[in-house]
This record gives sequence, C-alpha cells and structure tokens, in this order.
Amino acid sequence: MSSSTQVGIPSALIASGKRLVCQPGDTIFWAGDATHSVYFVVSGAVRLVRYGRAGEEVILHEARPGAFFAEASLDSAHYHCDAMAGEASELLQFPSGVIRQLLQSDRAFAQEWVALLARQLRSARTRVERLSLKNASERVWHLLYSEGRGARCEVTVQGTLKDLARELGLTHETLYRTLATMARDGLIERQGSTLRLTA
Amino acid sequence: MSSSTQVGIPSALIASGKRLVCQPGDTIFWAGDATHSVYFVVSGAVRLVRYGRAGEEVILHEARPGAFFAEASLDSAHYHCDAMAGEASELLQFPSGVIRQLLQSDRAFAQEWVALLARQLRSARTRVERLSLKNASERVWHLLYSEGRGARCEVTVQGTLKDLARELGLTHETLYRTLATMARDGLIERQGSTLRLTA
DNA sequence: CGTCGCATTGATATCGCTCAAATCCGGTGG
DNA sequence: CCACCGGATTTGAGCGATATCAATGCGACG
Repeated sequence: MSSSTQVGIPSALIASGKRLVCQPGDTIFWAGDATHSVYFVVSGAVRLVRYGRAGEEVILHEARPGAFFAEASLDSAHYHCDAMAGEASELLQFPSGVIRQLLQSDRAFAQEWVALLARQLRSARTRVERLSLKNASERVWHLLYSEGRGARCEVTVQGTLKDLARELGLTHETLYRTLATMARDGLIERQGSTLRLTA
Repeated sequence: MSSSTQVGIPSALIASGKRLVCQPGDTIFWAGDATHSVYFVVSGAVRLVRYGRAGEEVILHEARPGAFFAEASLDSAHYHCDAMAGEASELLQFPSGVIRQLLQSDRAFAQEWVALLARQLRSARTRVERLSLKNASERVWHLLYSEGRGARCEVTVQGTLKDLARELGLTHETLYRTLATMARDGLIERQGSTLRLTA
C-alpha cells in the first residue's frame, strides 16, 4: 500500500524466520485464530480483510514486499481479520514469542519496532483521511498527492485497478470512470498502470 | 475515539510532564511545525485534523481523556496535521527527547509504548473498515458493534452528533436521518446521546 | 480455442449531499 | 425574569454522484 511502511528485517530476527510460499487465494490465518506469528512479505502481496454484513470484502490493509503484517496482533490473543495472499507470495513467519522476547531483550530491535508501528499508524491515518473525502476524484488526487513520488506525484499501481478501487472505497466502475474523466480534464496523466498529476 | 486506546501514564514519564490548559479552538500545534512534544489528554478532547481542498475539516483522530496523541510523530521531524482542542481541555506535554530516551533506557516503558502504538493501529484500521462501508446505517451499526459495551453494544456519544457525523464521514443531516430511520425500523434504540442495538 | 477475470462503457436507481427552514436549548445580558 | 443569540438538532425538497446491473472487448492461461 504505502512504501513508507517498508523496512528491512531487523538482523536479530533473521534466524527465526520460517519461509512460507503461498498461492493466490491461500489463507494465512483466519479471524479468531489464536495469534502465533508475525509475518514479513518477501514477494507478492497479502491482504488483511474483514467482511461486511452483505458479505463484501473490506480491505483493512495490504502488505507489500518489504512490510510486516499482523504486527498489531502481538499483544492480542486472537487475530481480528483474515489474511489472504492476493497473488503468489513468499513470506517469512516469525513466532510471536520470539518477537516479544526480542522486544524485551534487544533495545535496538525495540526501537526499530516502535518506528515500524509509528509508520504503519501514520499510514493508516492517511488512509482514514483519504476515505473521509466525499468524492472519487479527490480520493484519487489524495492518493497521488500523499503516496506519489517526485514532483509530479507519480504512482505505479500495484495489482489491478479493481484492487485499487476497493482500497479507495469505490466500486471499480466508478474508479475507471473517474480516472477517465480526470485524464480527459487534464488533471492527471495515465500511462498503463502509472498515474501522475499534470504539472 | 476509542476507549481501547486509553492507558495510564507510564510512571517513568510523570516527572517530565508539563501541564497545559486549553480553551475550545486553541491550537496545540500546526502541520509542518518541528516536532517537539508528545501529549496526554487529562480532560477535554483534542482533534487531529487536516483540511481537504475545499477547506473542509477532516478529523484524523480524536484524543479523549486517558489517551496520548502525536505519539506517531516521535520519529518524524514535523507534525503532519493540526492539533486543536475541541473543548476546554487539560493536557500534559512531554518532550519528545525524554520519550526517545526512555524508549532506549527503560524496557518496561518501551513495552508499554509498543502496546500503545499497537492499540492505536488497530483502532485506526477499525476506522478504515468503517469508512469503507458504503452506506450510512452500516457505518452506524459498525460503530456500535465494534465500540459498543455490553451485549447490546451500548455507546454513549462523546461530544455532539455533528462531531460523530464527521467521524463517520457523513454530513450531520444524513446522520440524524439515519439514526431516526434505524430507530423507527427497530434496529437501534436511542436515549439522548446513548445508542444501542435492539436485542 | 475456450474460459476466466480485468477493463471499459452504458443505463438506471438510489443514497447521501446541498440548500433551506423551523425548533430547541443553554448561555448571556438587560 | 425575559429577550436574545448562537449552535445543535431536526425535517423537507431536489439534485447529483456513486452504486448497481448489464454488456462487450481483451489478454492470459490452460
């Protein structure tokens, strides 16, 4: 989702990681499972999802390569959402106990962990801000403005536009139309899956 | 916002807190200011806000008594939003340096801090989930279901319904109507500012 | 070559936003 | 005590943006 949440693996952890290979659609854990592990995405993508009353999927978070996930579950007894691989993915699995122990024993690790959580928190709040905007083009603009690289706020969409639509709290039809309109009106430029602001 | 984010003040901090008294509308810091402090709400309420392009206020977070705020700014150079007192408030101000030092030197404090950030993160993601719901009554239902106390998911609204509407990403008119409709349809009960699910 | 899912566009319905107005309520000053 | 004021609350009417339903093209992949 946001590259600002990416970190290296603290060196103290490397030894305890167990490699996990997932196919698209594989579930890594279910909501309600007793927490046992924290994960790191090496490649691919993992979605943390819950389901609305109508059964529609709500993406709480999407972990991309270089990011941990389920790190907020360290101090709860159960996972509070499902984790599902969105594509073929390679993960590292770290037992929660090891993390907890490192937090106690390794000051450098604890500091890295605090920084990691703080980045995730800022990222989540940015998303709250985006979802509070009341029309589609503002959400797209906000995405480019807050996540984009360079002077033109360039963003290369990871995954499908359908996924992006769900992340923006829109239907995919609305996102397609909004992008088309914004491009026609000269607000954004679009080259395949790369978007940027004009000027 | 969520009582799950409330904590006591770690005992290690108490000495370094500076008491701050605010009137409604007072600004504690502005977006872009160099970060210098983390705050704790003793009484009142503080809103972290940014502004949309149309100038409308977007509430990123509302800190209620017993909660820290600006804790995610510990490792950034500048605040990324405005902090404004929503009502007469009493705060404690802690220099960032003291917190950073404690994170290094005090393991118990570091652990409490990690738990605090994790709670805030879960809270923010719950709000993302809520804002991803596409209609007003589902958002209200989600609020009760995820924040409510007891079997009936009882919530006593802090502040005005207008404030709640903004937190839910709705206009106040829509919230009033939605509450009225849900009450008429027997989905919720309402007694003043207390809401609960029926059955 | 058939199938499946994404991308795209059209038509329509619905829900929430906007503008507007009336009421209520607490506080304030005469 | 009462008139007044500002903000919250509530309800109405109409509009517009987005959801929904539908159809088609297209590329990947077996």
